Amino acid sequence: MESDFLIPFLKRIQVLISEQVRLSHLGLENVRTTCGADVAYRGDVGVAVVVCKGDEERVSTVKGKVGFPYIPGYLFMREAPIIMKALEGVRFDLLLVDGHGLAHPRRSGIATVMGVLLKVPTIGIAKSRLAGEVVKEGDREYLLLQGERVGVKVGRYYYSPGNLVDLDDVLELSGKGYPEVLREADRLSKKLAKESDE
DNA sequence: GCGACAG
DNA sequence: ATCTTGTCGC
Repeated sequence: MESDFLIPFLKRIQVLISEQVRLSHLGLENVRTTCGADVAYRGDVGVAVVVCKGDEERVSTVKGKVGFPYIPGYLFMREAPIIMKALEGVRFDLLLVDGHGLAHPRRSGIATVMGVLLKVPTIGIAKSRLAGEVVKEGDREYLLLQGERVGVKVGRYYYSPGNLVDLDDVLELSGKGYPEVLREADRLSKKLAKESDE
């Protein structure tokens, strides 16, 4: 499909990024504004939507041709560019991304990549598993990767730290149900993608 | 080689 | 993710 040198190259970028992650405690009580980002498609045209709630409420949208295919493990190459464009000028304390954070083969999911590149707190929330094993511990299910807890599964969703947050922040967020900002970003992006050619 | 595989 | 109607079930 792709060249034989692109994937190895991207792998190195991911390893480098994962080494820059800081798992510090954010404390959701200090979060004034939370944003959720998602992307919907119409062929090769993507529509990125960022929905923010809290002190600063706003919606940002960017539509454009996406020049990279979806390759498991490399989602950031397809969606991070257009999402980051939609984030320009947007202020927030926490960014929620549709996809994984540390729960990735190289601890470098899209939430982690964006968190490190933008130097902002991020948490990844995915609808299915990519890496790690689900292990029950008491009343909850954790995602274990290389013997380390890299996330938690609540209902059909997987939550994992992206950057500048810790597992406690993720556990607290996961206990509040699927984030409204993500639900709205998902709904609006799909709506705009569908209308983009009708 | 075989199975797995975010959106 | 997207292509797609109705239908089974809580």
